[in-house]
Amino acid sequence: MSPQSPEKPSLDGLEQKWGPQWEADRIYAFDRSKTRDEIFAIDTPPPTVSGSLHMGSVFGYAQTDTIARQRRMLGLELFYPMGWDDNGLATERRVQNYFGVRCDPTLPVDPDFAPPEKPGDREIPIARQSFVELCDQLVVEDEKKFEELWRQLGLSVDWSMTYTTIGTASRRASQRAFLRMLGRDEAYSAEAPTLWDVDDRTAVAQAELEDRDTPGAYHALTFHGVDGGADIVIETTRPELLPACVALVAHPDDERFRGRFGEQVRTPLFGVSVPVVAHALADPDKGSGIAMICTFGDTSDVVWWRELQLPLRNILGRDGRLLADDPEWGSDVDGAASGRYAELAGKTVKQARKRIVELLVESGELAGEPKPISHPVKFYERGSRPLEIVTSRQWYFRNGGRDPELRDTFLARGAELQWHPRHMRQRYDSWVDGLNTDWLVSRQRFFGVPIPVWYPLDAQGEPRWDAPLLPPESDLPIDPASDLPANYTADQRGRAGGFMADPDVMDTWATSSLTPQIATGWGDDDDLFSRTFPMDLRPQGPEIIRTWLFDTIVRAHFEHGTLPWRDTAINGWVLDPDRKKMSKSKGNVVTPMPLLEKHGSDAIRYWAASGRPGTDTAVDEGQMKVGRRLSIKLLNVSKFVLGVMGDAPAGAITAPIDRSMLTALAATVGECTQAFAAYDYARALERAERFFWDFCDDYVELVKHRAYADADDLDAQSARGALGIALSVLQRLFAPFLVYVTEEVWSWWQEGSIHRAAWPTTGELVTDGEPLVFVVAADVLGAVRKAKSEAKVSMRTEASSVVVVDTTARLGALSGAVSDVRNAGVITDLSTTVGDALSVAVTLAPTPS
RNA sequence: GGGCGCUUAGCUCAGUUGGUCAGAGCGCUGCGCUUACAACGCAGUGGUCGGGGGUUCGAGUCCCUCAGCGCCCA
Repeated sequence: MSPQSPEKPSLDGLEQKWGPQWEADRIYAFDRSKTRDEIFAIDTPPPTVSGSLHMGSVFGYAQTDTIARQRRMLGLELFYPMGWDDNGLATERRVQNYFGVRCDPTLPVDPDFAPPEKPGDREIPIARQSFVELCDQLVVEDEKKFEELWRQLGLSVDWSMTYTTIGTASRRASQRAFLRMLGRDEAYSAEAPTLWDVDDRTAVAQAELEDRDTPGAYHALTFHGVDGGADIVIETTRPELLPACVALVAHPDDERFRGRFGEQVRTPLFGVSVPVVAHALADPDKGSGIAMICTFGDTSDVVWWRELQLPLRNILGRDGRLLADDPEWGSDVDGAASGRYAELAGKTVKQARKRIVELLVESGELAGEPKPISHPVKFYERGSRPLEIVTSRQWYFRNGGRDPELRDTFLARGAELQWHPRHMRQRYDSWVDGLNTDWLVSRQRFFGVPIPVWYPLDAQGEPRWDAPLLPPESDLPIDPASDLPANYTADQRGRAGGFMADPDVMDTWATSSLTPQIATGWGDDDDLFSRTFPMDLRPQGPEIIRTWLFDTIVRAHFEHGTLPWRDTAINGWVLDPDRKKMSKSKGNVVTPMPLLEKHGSDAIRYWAASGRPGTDTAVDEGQMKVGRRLSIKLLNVSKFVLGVMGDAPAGAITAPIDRSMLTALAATVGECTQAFAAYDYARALERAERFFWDFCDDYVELVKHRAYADADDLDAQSARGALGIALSVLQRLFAPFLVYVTEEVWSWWQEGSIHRAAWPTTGELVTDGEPLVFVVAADVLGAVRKAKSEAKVSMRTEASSVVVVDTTARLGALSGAVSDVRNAGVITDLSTTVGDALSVAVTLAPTPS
């Protein structure tokens, strides 16, 4: 085909021109007739659908896409679907804020309900079904916007394979995996103390915790000795939990309390008798060295309670308020306890603390003033109030948190996975090492995958937790709240002798940890599954190694006995332009669309691909401008080369400098290929770019004159041949990065999409050229330019005489390019002298003034 | 408290296995409209490679130590 380049090439409009074209030509469509070894399968992280994507997502996804595109050009068939993580609390919160509503599952459905135009001051309580409908409605809109952004960014995913984590296939897979784990005893339910978010009213898992330094105060409380024992003063930051106190605890080696272990003391205000016990977890340096154990103030309390087999004295409800009814006080109360407690019942933790401190002051049992401190307190990572601990029935998946052998198994799985960069594995190991509970997967929420079980109710109407009723896999997905267990009728729901549904949904991670299975059609499409699972690559951010990556390994290990993928590529953080970590709370989040519009998609991709694997990178418009400039340069040099080539014949590549340049390019191709194989897209880009500028600045300038010569001139044919090959290779080297501009320049002279063209190989180049020819010619040309620049004259100024001093070898190389150098430097007389190192003496012709 | 990563030109960063490795881009300065490119090109300026010690013929590159920054875990 005869080259056709536009008169004035431009980057404007390339996204609108090529995006639809790719879609129409199905350039990125997955061909499912391929076999496993011909396929490269990427487990793309489904972004959380909660309003907007930020530059961090753009960064990581663009990097992954460069790898995907390079693999595709290598001839692999890409299995590269996109998913949306729309199930879960993030969506519920967005719906609450967006519509100004709140889910109240006790309400009946109002068929006339319509959400307000604008959220009002007070959230409107609505039925569960209406709430879920709003969730379904909003995520569809959000997902549309997300897809638009990804398309504009030029991600080469096959959009026909998109899945969502709340979708039917996901619910089916999630419930099927749950039932199978239950059958293998990898899932279980238990009544246990659980970290609890009082605002969202749901249990939370270890992976969702974060410690925050929080102001508090030590309150010194006086406990009274009995049978003549001395008083003991303890210090606590949570005096409101005094009614839940079940013991005092000190370190077994602590001399101060050694004699008191086993003794009983009476609590202040309530007069409840509790023992003094010893446990190594008690810190002698904290407070007064002795602490009260309450059920439950923190996770230490849970450990003490369990290991020392203490009684349960619950006072905290799921709403974060003190329970209406008295706890079990034990046997020997003086009668005051109940009366005191009545005053506190129903108060929030904060209110109760205030009141109990007042009471302690009145009774004289508060020793001294409270001492303000700052200490780490556990929060739900999305929460605003400290977590409490309540006792409740929850579902767990085993993950090694309570089983050292299983933990070792998962450490071994982590070692089996190929990490890029390698050191990211440390984060996995330290997380698995630090696990101390199984994975809590049930959530007392609404928009999620329901736990697919029912429980029979006994004659008293009490559920039989140990004998859940299970649906057959062929019925999945089910909603136990509306579907029926086998052999029961609808009117038996909630009745003694009947059944009840498990009220909970699964945590989002319990479903999104199955994305390799969901995307590959596990259980639904055996043929697809056999061609794509286990997958090749999991790209993702560093912050979700402990959750998503680990959880996914757990699920694949249990269900398939394999890793879910062979490699993982962990991207870095995106920092704001001032190199601060971006976060919504700081308000320094940069939104991508304006930058995409301003600099163009290729420029944004260039910026992202400049960030090395696993390395934190700042949003840098300067870098985006560099990418844009590179794109423009590619347009211009393509136009030039194609213009020179025209319809003139390109012949055998014989000129030494032409062979030299192509040999250097072959080395670059080798480096780029190797870098990509190691998932180092950034190095590949850097190497290609470095060669490209040398090519433009030096090679093209050097051979320009020769290439314009007559059609039948053999030297001209050599130059045109080399230019054509180099251009083709360079366009393809940049194709994974600058997806729009490379497609544009490719279309000027080639058939088909560059994104389905073959990745360049050294085999199509020249590898036996003399590398020095191009190098020395460029050095001499540079020296001449420098002389002209220093003389402040135009580059067209004639150099009447140039004397090059250099080594024999380098001068020998130069002899193969003398006429090109003379033409490019406008040199009349070029002579050489052998010497130790390069020096160039330039005599300029007088400039006419 | 433990672990990991980082500290190279004013700024952002490259520097595989120790031997032209002291680099690139941006910025800044100068020159230039040359048959691809003036929202551009060419050229120049610029650093005792965080401090100290050690191994070596030779160390941004390996070891030790100190300091600062970031992240993860407790």
